[in-house]
Amino acid sequence: MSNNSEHKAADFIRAIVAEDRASGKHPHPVTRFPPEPNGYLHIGHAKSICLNFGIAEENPGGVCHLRFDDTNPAKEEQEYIDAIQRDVRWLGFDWGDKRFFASDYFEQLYQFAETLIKKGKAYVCSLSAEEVRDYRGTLTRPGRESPFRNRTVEENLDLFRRMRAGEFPDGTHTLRAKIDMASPNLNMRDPTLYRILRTRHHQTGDAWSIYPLYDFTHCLSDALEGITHSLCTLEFEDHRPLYDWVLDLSDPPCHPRQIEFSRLSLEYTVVSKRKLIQLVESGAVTGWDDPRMPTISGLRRRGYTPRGIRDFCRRVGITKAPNNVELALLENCVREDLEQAADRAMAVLDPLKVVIETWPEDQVEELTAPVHPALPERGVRTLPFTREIYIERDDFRLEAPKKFKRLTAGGEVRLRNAYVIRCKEVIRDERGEVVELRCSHDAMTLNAQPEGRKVSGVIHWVSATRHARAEVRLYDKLFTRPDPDDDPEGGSFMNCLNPQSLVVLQDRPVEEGLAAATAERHYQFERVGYFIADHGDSTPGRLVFNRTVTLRDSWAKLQAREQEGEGR
RNA sequence: UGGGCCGUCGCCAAGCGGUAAGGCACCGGAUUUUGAUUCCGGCAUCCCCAGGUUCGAAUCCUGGCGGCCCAGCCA
Repeated sequence: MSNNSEHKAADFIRAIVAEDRASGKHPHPVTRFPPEPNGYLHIGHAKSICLNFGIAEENPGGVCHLRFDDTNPAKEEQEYIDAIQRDVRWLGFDWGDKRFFASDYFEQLYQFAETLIKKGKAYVCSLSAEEVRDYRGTLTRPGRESPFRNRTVEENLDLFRRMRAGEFPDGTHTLRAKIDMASPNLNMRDPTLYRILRTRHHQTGDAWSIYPLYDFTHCLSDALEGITHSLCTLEFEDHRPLYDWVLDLSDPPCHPRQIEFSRLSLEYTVVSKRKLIQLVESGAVTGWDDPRMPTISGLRRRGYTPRGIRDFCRRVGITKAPNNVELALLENCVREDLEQAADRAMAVLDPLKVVIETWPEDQVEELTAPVHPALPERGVRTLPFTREIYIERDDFRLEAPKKFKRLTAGGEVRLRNAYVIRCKEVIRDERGEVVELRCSHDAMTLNAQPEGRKVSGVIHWVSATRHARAEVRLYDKLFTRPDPDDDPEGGSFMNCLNPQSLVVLQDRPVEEGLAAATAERHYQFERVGYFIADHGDSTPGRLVFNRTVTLRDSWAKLQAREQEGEGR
């Protein structure tokens, strides 16, 4: 927190919280993050987590509860509860002992419901689901009142108690609020409060055969927990009148204020649990934590960092305007964090063999290179330099295009952290493919500029005889369109899956020291990108690196531009 | 078409009647044993449009236009 008390709140919600603190209305804000355990958390949840936990952290005495909104046992699972907790912690937030379940309140909720019935504000409706839909009316036409709307309090109480006792099959009755079937807000047309669902609940077991719905549960749970600011996304704006209606009639301990903000939408990804489930279940990805998934655990496995994600959430802001964010912003946030955080290493993804004829056959020189060139305190690593090495195929050209400053036939280039070499001979196979380069080295160029000439190109390399091998997984966007839902043929987002979203490279030579890479360690493969040792599959004996994001590449950009120019 | 919400640079976003912050992207240019990083510079006479109020409007009023959300016994 800034020490400047004059500083402005970062967004309109923080401004409200600050006002409420200043006025003494709420000296200590209490927020909550209320996921339903029916899927994994995604980047959109991260925005909400950062908001809710952020407000608690920024305000003295503030707290943020983790509350599982577990009112639909049919879709919820313990696995999701575990994953959600893991992800929130990993992001760097702590709910202390403030972990709750809406199901903790089932008994109290039930009592509130009976109170509503006694006040004549709720009734048991015996219409079928289809009939309810029919009676609800449409956007432009008012609904009709249920024929069961005027049951007596006694009858309602009796029926509701018998619903609880499990006397009726699923779907035969519901408890509905008695509000206004003609309301222009469909949520106010006698919304359902309870349904019969004789399903085992992951927390309460077989204790209940009726379960409350969101609109009844959420506001009361907030109130029971003493939440001061109940923050949610814009689609719940229409539910606010109902949120307030329930609380006004229930005489709860307090009346939290619901405030809505726009949900995040990110280019080239989908952020909806329904769609993420579809990706998982269809096998389009390997699971919820597939590195291509926008889930927290997917991002984690991809190599994104908690800091990077939190920074992203901060930069994206909190407003009510559509929050359509470019992927470049997220990528910038990881790069910015990893630039500092990641150790440097060299790896050759598409090897071309180079024989340094001026280097003795069996000589090995242990060169040293910084772990991080800008941070000498991070120490050094050693690189065995040998007669045969690999360089990146793309770093050599028979004929140099304009502004090319890597290796060419007859040309010179600097090997990163080593010597300047000159290409003396190009060996090609019968198809004309370059298979090997014969070079000489300049022994005077270790940590020194060459005499009388300038060599500006620098390329990375790995010893051909002293290296480790690794599987390298190159990840890219999961979808080919910025908005996967915007299919020109009106089809599903599943139609624009990117076939190149994962390219697996087997058995690539990487710097020897990488053999010690432990799971989840971040590296920058110099000149290539940021990578992480996969926490599921990488072991010291079998290295697997996931590409988090490439380095910025102005050379590729230049080339693309020139190609486009030629195409015209 | 009923209701709710939104509309400031390519994207996000400050701004709250006194004459358009910032970030990302983009475009230069410097430094560089990562074409990375870093640095320096450029990038909205204009705020969806049209009227009006005012000495003065992105900010107030009126009327349009455009976008998003809502008809689960999901959350």
